[in-house]
Amino acid sequence: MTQNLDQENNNKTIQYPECFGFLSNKQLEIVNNSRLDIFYRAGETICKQGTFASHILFLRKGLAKVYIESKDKNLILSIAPAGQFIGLTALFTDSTFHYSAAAYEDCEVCLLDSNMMKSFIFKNPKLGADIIRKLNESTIRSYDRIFSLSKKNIPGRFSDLILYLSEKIYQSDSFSFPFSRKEMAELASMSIESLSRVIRDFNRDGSITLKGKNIEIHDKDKLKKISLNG
Amino acid sequence: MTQNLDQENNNKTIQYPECFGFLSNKQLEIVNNSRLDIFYRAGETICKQGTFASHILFLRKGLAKVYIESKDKNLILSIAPAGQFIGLTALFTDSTFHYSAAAYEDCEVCLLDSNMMKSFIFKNPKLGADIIRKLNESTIRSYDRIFSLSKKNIPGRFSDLILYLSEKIYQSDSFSFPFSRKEMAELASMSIESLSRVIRDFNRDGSITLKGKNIEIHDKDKLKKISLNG
DNA sequence: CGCGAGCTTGACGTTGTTCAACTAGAGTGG
DNA sequence: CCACTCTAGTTGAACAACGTCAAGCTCGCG
Repeated sequence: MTQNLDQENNNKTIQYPECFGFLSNKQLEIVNNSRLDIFYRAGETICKQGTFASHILFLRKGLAKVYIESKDKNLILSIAPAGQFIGLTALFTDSTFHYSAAAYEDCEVCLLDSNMMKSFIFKNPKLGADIIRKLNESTIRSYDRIFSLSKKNIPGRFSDLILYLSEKIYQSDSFSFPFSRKEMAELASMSIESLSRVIRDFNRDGSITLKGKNIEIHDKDKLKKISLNG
Repeated sequence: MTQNLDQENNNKTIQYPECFGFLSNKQLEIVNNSRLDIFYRAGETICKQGTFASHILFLRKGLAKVYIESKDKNLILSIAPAGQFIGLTALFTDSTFHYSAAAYEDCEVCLLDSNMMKSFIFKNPKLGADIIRKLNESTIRSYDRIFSLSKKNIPGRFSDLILYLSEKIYQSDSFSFPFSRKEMAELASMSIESLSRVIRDFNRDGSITLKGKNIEIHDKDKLKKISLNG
């Protein structure tokens, strides 16, 4: 049961966003008194695109997907591990969620009142600066994604996905993931069948061993090379 | 000379970012004393991906492209009209430019010291909030782009580009643009030949008239419909 | 043992790129 | 003013990449 082991590795609970270290004791008290902790089972919807974002979400535990819904097609924007905010794009814009989020695994989510967050940013520029940093980092990742999508073909996109999971989400060369082939395919923007074929090819040439929902990366340099030249 | 007329429309010079309205008189004085105004001719590079971002750029006049360079392939991230910041992603991250920018038309750029900007954000939370707003809006546009790239085929991507230019850049249904077919193709992430064909088709069915570097949109609803269903 | 969902595989069709030929227009020199 | 050239743009045909369809497989579960 590697899967359970790995999931336990990710099962640590994160009390607060690290940037709340910039808050005063009094502000932390406000957070403690007003915050709502909600538990979501795997598969449940955490927030819904287009609805009013009365709260910003902080993922204390679990793994979620952030995705855009449109008519028939869904686009998975990113995978949110514990410790990440969800819904920051609602801040100082139109106060709605610009994406939906759903739990991959059981999740513990801390709801932080949007107006409270705004007022903290006004009173506490360090917090604002840190949020700017977060937004910028996510923007930079978006740019990578745009590049990947528009310039790389299937092996390159698949490599990008594997490297992203390995480096950003699981911090390991060997991990188990909770998503189906369908969701993996969406993550790499390809059909389920193409995903299946690229997995087969990569298995064959020995750069990875991916069976079921477990993966071991054997030749990361090769993946990086494939990622580079498309 | 429609081209000249349209370019004159866009030729207004913007003194300061509107968010500098949040600065105190003293801070504005600091800006005035330290700022550098640089003039770039069409085609010149304004900032170079990977270099140290000692300054954040504010485009006071002209039109620029923001793009990512990689080995052989370039990706145009966005078109920056007068009034836009360039290089905000360097703030509170690794202080380097994450993209290059080049002038499409002659440009007037105001160089704002990064450390000054940071200190203003610390002292002036409203400025920080406004920058968060800007970053969020650009993030939302990135998401649209990712969706467009991963879910839409050529007519849809072309429609998206035309609508983007019409609504976000030129605010008109009839405008002239300074970029070549090659750059248009990059903007819509397709080959030059595919672009040529989709232009021919759209011209034929009457939804637009695009000749040379001038375009008139006749049936915006049709473009929106094509954009929607890919 | 049989069922069904998720996954895999091959055959085929569609979409879009590449290659190559061609055209139009702008600049150049005689 | 006319050939010449050069570049940007267009067009058609071949080809590659990828998605779709349909069939078969696997494995957990009743």
